[in-house]
Amino acid sequence: MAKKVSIKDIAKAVGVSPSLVSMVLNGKAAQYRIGDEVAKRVIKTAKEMHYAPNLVAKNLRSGKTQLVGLIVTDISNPFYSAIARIVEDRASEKNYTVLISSTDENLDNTERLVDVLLNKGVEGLILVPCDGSKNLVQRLYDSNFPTVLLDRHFPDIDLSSSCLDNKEATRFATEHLLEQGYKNIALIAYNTGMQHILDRISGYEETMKSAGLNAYINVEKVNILNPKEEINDALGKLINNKQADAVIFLTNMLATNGLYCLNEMDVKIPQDLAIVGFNGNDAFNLFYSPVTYIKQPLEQIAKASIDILMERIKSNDYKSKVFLEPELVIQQSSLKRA
Amino acid sequence: MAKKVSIKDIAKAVGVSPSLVSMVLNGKAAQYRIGDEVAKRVIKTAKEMHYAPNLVAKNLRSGKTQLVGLIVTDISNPFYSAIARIVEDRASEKNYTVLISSTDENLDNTERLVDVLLNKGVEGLILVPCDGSKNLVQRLYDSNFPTVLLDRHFPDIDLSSSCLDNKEATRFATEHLLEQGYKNIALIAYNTGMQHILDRISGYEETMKSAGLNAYINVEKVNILNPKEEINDALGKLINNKQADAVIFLTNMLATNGLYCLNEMDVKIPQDLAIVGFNGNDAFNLFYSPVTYIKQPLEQIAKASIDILMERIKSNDYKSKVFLEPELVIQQSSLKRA
DNA sequence: TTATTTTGCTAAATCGATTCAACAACCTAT
DNA sequence: ATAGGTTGTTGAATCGATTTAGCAAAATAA
Repeated sequence: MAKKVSIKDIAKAVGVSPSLVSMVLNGKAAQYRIGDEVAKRVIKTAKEMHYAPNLVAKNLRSGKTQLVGLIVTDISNPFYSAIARIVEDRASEKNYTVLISSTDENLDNTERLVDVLLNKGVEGLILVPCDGSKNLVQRLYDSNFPTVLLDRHFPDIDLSSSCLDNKEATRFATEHLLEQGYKNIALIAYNTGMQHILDRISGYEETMKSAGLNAYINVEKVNILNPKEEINDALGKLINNKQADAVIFLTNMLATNGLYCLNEMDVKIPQDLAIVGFNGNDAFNLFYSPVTYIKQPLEQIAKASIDILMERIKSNDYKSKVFLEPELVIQQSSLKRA
Repeated sequence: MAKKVSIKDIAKAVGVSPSLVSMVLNGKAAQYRIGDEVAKRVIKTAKEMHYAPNLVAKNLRSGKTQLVGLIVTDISNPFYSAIARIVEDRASEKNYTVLISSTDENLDNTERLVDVLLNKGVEGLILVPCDGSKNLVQRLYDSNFPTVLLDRHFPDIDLSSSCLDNKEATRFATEHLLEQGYKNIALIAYNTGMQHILDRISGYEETMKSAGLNAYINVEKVNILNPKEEINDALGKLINNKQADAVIFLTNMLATNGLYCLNEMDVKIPQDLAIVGFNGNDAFNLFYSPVTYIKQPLEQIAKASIDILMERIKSNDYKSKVFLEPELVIQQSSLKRA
């Protein structure tokens, strides 16, 4: 923690040239035919002087920064922070450092952050694209910059991605509710064009249709920026008109806020309404009627994203779109009514 | 996003020397008496060629990295990810980038991560010190490296820190429970020597003593690494022996796990037992008997940590230990029994 | 012995940007 | 006309590490 020791200092101390020191310390003594005697002295001295290479200089020389960017919508969202943890662990195993940024679902922020990170010299990017970012993603694709989309993807852009199989997710949930005898199953979704939400909606719709049931009227879409009030309205409508006997919430945030609303309305779960949430949390489990939810394979999604990125950084033409399988964790909130 | 344009490329394009380009692009045209004409052409060309400076080179030259480290116990813990978000936002306003790492409460990891981050050239460190890290912190202090402790501090090391006023926190909670008529108030704590836990314990003990009540026998300490089972045992003991009519959990994790246990034991809150938790979350609010909790001023704590660090990086002798005020959010779980 | 190869090491160039010293060219004063 | 000052620009050094070309000295071959 004192002033930094450089390769020159070691060279001076040992009485050799800086080049030789560099060669030895990079384990290339044999390759450059350095005498065993000298090599040993260099290593010993380096240790004694607590030498640590200046990574900035190393990076400048090599043109590599050992940096990757992770752009999520909000790192304080437990879903993304859990992913960040895994990505970070895995990246650091490979000697990479992760720069994390949050976009707040805002396109301008996203564009800015991509620029900032590229400027910082990241060698690759893991990106949760926000609504309206298709152009940006297309540009990223065109530029051939190593990029992996996380959690969300664009079906007609052939960029690597690591996402949940979203159709499957709501298919599982819908089938389960149908099995439990529910027929008027509603959906609380975001009012967005983002593919992952659209997929979740179609997983539901397709399942309803194959069961010969009408799905369409029951999809309630909520503004992504001011959801609380609108969730309340949507649920009120579904309850009061007795339109629905079950509701699937398409995100964790929608479900959690939904629970607050349902409590306030004094709706009994599952007697008055069965519910299925998205992404488990303690609140779901500790709710008086523990909430059935669609569980994302968090670890797999995170690992795939960073592994794909690492592979892509190594070989220019590597590409992989993966869709991981959800799991339905069945608890009381969606069970058959007594 | 194409191959990088360097200052040399611009120099060549304009027909001047790289030095001149550098001077102009750093806004030092006047200082170095560069001709207006040329300066304008340089700026125009730089824009046209989409010049972006190579930050690695800049950093090497300046010796500054514009990097700070944030070492927490676990970035996937919502408390720390919320803090990370705020620190990150604030740092990036000042053109700093935050490198985040997780120690898992492990000393070896902490030592390693400090080394890694120093190696990467961070200009300062925000650190959540784990149990047993006093030596490390002392070394950091002695080295005079810009460091701010977060969430936890050492009373006899005069290093900057940003923490909750932990004594006050449990004082509030204990006083509240006493007011509500509870007398046998127990504590579920970690079995640790860390100051923040000790402070929380003494806030409780002091309050109990001034009320003329015996506190000591009711502090149950749980192993930090395997808490679930031990929480269960501790609560079982307190309930079965009718030792306690109220429990304060000293961390969010203890409280959340406590709720699971109490549910399993079919203990009614607050009829059988009043409870107070630490750090709110949705589970507390959605619990059938919404949980009273000690709320930390997250934003203030986070802001103080990064602000202090920035100030310290600027001026070598700056130092500040702050203790932020907690707030007690009173809900049903701690109210007087009917 | 002379020629050739091997061994062990160093000097110099490089990565991209910054900054200081230096130097023309021109202008002004005496 | 000579000295001194201004203006506008460039070359070289530097940050710390890596790598290539090259050069002595020693070892081997002819």
